[in-house]
Amino acid sequence: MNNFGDLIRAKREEKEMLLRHLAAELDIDTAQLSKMERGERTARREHVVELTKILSLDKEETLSIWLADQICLLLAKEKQALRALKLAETTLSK
Amino acid sequence: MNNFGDLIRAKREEKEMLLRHLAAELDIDTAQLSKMERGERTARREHVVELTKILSLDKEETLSIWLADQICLLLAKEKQALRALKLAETTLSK
DNA sequence: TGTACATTTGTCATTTAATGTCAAGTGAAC
DNA sequence: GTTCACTTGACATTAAATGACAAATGTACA
Repeated sequence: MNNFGDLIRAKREEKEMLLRHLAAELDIDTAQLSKMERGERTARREHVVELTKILSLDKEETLSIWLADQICLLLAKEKQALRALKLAETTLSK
Repeated sequence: MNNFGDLIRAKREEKEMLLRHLAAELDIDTAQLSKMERGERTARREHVVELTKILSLDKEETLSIWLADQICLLLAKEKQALRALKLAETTLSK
C-alpha cells in the first residue's frame, strides 16, 4: 500500500544516492523525502515526474503506481472499496 | 461522472422534496446541496449517510457510487487512469 | 566509549484546498 | 410583473496538505 515509496527508495539505494542528495535535487526537505518513501506523506505530482527523471524510472508506470497509492488511500477503511473501483472503472472506460 | 448527484436529485424529485427542505434536514445551505446534486462540489461522507436515510437509499450502494465519483475526480485528466485502477484493485484485493 | 553520519520523528508554520454562507441572478409558472 | 425554486458567483471560514526545522534514533567504526 506504499508501492510508490518502496519503488523510490529501492531505486535511490540502487543508485547509491543519499536522501539529502535526492532531496536537494528535488528542492525539498530531507525529512519530507524520508516520509514520502515510507508512505507517511504522499508526493506531489510534480515531484513524481521529477523523480522519474532523476532515477531513470518509466514515467507512465511510476505515475500509475503513485495514482494507485492515492486511490488506496482514498478507499482505506471503506468496506465498499472494490465495489467503488468497479463502478469507477465502468465510468472511466467511456 | 456525477452519478451520486444524479441519484440524489432523482430521488429527491421522486419524493417531491424541495432543495431547501432537504438542505434543512441536512443542516446545510440550499446552494450547497444544489451544487452537490450537479457535481459542482462533492458531498461529505456524513451527508451521504444522512441522505441515504432521508431518501430511503441503500447505504452501501450509495456510498459505492459516491466513492466512485471521488475516484473519477482524482483520476480525471490522467492518462494512466485505468492502469492505476487496475493496480489499486490488485493491492486492495489482498 | 564517543564521534560522525544517515535517517527518522515530532512539532509548528505556511500554503492550499474544501466547505460554508450569503446575496444577487435566472428562468418558469401564473 | 410577482412569486417561487433553483443557480451562480464572490467571499469567509475551516480543514488538510505541505514545508521547515530541531531533536532523536540508530549504525558504523576509530
